[in-house]
Amino acid sequence: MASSGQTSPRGRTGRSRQTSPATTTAPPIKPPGVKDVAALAGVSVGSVSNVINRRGSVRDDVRARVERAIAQLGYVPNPTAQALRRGVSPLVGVAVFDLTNPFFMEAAAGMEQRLRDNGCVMSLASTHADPDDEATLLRALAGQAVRGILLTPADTRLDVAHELVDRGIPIVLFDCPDTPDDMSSVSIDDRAGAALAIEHLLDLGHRRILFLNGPSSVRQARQRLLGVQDAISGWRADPDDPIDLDVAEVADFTAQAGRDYMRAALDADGSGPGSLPDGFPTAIFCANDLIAFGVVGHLRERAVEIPRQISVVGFDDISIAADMSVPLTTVCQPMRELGVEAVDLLLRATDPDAPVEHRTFNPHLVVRDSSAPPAP
Amino acid sequence: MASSGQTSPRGRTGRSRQTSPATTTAPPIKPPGVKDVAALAGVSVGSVSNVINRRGSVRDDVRARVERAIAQLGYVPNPTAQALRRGVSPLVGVAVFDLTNPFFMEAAAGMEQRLRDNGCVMSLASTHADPDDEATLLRALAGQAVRGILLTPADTRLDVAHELVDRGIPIVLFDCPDTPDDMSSVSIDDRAGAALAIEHLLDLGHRRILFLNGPSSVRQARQRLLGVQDAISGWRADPDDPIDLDVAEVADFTAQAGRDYMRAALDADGSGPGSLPDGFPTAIFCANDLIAFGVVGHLRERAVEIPRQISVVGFDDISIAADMSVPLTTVCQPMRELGVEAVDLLLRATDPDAPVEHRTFNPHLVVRDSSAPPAP
DNA sequence: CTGAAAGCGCTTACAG
DNA sequence: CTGAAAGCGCTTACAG
Repeated sequence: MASSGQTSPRGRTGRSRQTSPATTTAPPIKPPGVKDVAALAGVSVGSVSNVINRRGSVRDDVRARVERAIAQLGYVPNPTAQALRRGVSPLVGVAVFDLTNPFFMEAAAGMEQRLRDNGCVMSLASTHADPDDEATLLRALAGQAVRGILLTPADTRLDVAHELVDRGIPIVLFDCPDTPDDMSSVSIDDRAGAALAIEHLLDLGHRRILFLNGPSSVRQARQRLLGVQDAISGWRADPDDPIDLDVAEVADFTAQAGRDYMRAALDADGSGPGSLPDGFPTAIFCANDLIAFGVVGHLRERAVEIPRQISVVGFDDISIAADMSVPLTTVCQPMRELGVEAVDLLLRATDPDAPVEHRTFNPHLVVRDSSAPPAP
Repeated sequence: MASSGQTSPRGRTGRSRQTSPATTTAPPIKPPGVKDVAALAGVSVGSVSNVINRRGSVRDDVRARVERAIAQLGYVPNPTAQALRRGVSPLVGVAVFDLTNPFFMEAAAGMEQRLRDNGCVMSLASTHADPDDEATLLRALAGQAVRGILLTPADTRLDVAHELVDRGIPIVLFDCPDTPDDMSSVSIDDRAGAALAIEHLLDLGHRRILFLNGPSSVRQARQRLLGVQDAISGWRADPDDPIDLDVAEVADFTAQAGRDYMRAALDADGSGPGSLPDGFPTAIFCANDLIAFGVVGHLRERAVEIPRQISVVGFDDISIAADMSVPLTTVCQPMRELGVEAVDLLLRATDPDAPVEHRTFNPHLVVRDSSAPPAP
C-alpha cells in the first residue's frame, strides 16, 4: 500500500494553526447581535427586528440607518434564537433506507434543492430498512425539534411515526403506497409498475418468467409482487399457452444480491458457459435496477447473451441503467419529482388544518436493449 | 402512462385528517418543559437541569423524584433552547460535489453514522462542484449556526471557507489534498493513486495509454494528472520502447461523459464493430469509476472485448465496480474511513487550540478483469 | 446540595 | 411608527 515514489513533496506538515492574514477584523470572538446593530444605528432593538422581519412599515430613514449598520457589522441573525422565539426550526429530517442506493439519492437531490429554496435545511439519514433503526432515528430527529420529517418507512406498523405526528411533528411518507390517514404520502404506483414490466414480457412472447423480488418485509416488494400477479391473472388465459411464473426473493436490493442469486441458480443447474439449463426462464424481472445490474453482470460473465438468450427487466431507471453494458429495459420512476412533491406536501402539512393528501405517480416503461422476444 | 387495468382499488382517497385512535393523551398542543417537571417533582427548575446534566451530585431522592416526573410527562429537553443557551448547535454541514455520485455517498454514509454516534445531525447538500453554489451553500450553512462543516471544495481560493473559519466555524476539507494552514483535511493521495494505475498498465506492457481525466477545474483531476506523469517519467526510459501517453478531458465525472467521449472518438475514426482503429490506445485509465463505467459500456456496445482488445482501469472502487459486466480494475479509496476520519477531525477542531491536521490515506490498486497485457 | 435569578439572541404584543 | 418589556426553554454561576 505504499505510495509511489513519485509523490509530491507536500507531507504531513502544517500542525500550526494560523489565522489567515487575509483577515482584516480582529478577534474571531463573538458575532454581532441585534443590540450591536441597534446601538450603531441609534435605534432600539425592536426597530432592528422590525426592519429584518418587514413588519409594520418602518420609517425610511430608520430602515436606511439600520441596514447600513447591518452591512457594516456583517450582522446575520442567529437562527437558533429565531427558532426558539418563533417556535419553529428550519431543520427537516429525511430518513431513507440506504444512502448508497441511487434511487434514494436522486430523490434526495430533488428534496435538498426544494428544501433549500424554502429556507429549510435537510438532515439526511438512513434506517437500513430496519424498524429498530427507524424508531431510533425518528426519536433522534424529534429530539432535534425538526419542522417535519420525510420518511420511507420500514416499520409497517408506523408506531413511532404516529407518535410523532400526534406530538405535532408532520410526517410525509415517501415511496410508501398504502398509507395511514394521518400522514400525506408520495409514491409511484408500484403495483401498476410491476404489472407494466410483466405485460411487456408477456407481449414479447415470454411464458417462463422469473420475478426476482427484494425482501418481502419491505412494502415495495409486496406491492410489486401483487402487480406481477395482476398482470398474469389479467392476461387472457389460454390453456394451450400457459404462463409459468417463478418468484424468488433476495436478501436486499443490491447488485451483490442479484449476482449471488444468479450464481447459485446456475451453479446448481450445472450449465456450461454460454448456455442456460433446459427449462430455465426466458425472462427475468428484477425488483429494482441494482438487482438487475448484478444479474446482468453475472450472466455476461458466463457468456450468456442478453437479450438473445434471456431478457432482463429492472425497476427504477436509475441513471446507470442506460449506461449498462446492455442498456436496461426498466420501469421508470420520476425520482426527483417524487422528492420535490414530498417536500411540498411536508411544508404544507406544517399547517395543522391542511388536508392529508396521497400523491401517486404513474410509472412508465422504458424499453431498451435488455428485452426481446424469447429465442424460438 | 396510464396505469395497468390491474391496479388495486386504493386510490386518491383520504382527504380527511384524523387523529389516530391509538392515542391516549389529549391535545397535541404543547410539550412539557423543565418547569412542568419541576412542579410535578416539587423541586426547582435548577435541580431538574442538574439531574439532566449530571452536574454537582444531586441528592438521591431528588434525582428519583425528578426522573419519575420526567418519565411520567415524557419530557424531552428542547434542543433549540439548549443550543441557544450553551452556544453550540448539533448541526454539522456536509457539502459535497454531487449527491448521486457513489463515492460521496459511501463517504456520507460513514459520516452520518459517526456524527450520529456523537449526538450530531448531518445536513447534507451539494455544490455541483461550482464555486458560486459553494459560496452560497457555505453562507447558508453559517446562517444555520452549524457546529462545523465538512467541505469538498470546488473553489480553489477557498475565500468563503476562510471567512467562516475566521468567524469561528471549524471546517474540515474532505477529499482535498493540497490544503491551507487553517483547516484540517482528509484525503487519499490522489497523485500516488493515479501513479499506481499507470504503473500497473506499464507493467502489463502497455505503451499506448489514454488518460481520460475529469475537468481540470477540479483539484482531484489535476492531482491525478500529476500522478500519471509521475509514473511515466519514473519509468526506466528505454529509447527503443517509448511510451505514448494521450490525455483527454471530459466535462464531468459521470458515466454519460465517458460514454460520449468514447462514442465521439470511435465514430471519428470510423472503425467497424469489434475492432479498434489502428494506433488506438491499448489501455485507458479513467479518472473515476463512473467514467470507466461509461467507457466500458460503449466499448461493449461496439463488441470490443475487454481486456483482450483494450484494458480499462478506474479510480475509486465504488461498490458497482466489482459488479460490472467486466469487473473493473481500479484504484481503491477507503470511502467510509475517509468519512469517519473527517468527522473525527471536525469534532476535535471544535476546540480552537486543537492542531490542524492533514490525514492522507494511501490508495491501493484492486486488480480485476478489465486489465491484461496488450494484444500481441 | 438546592433555589432564585440572570441571560443566551431574538420577536412580539403593548404602551406611548 | 418607535421603544421598553416580557418571554421562548433552558443552563449556569451564585448565594443560601
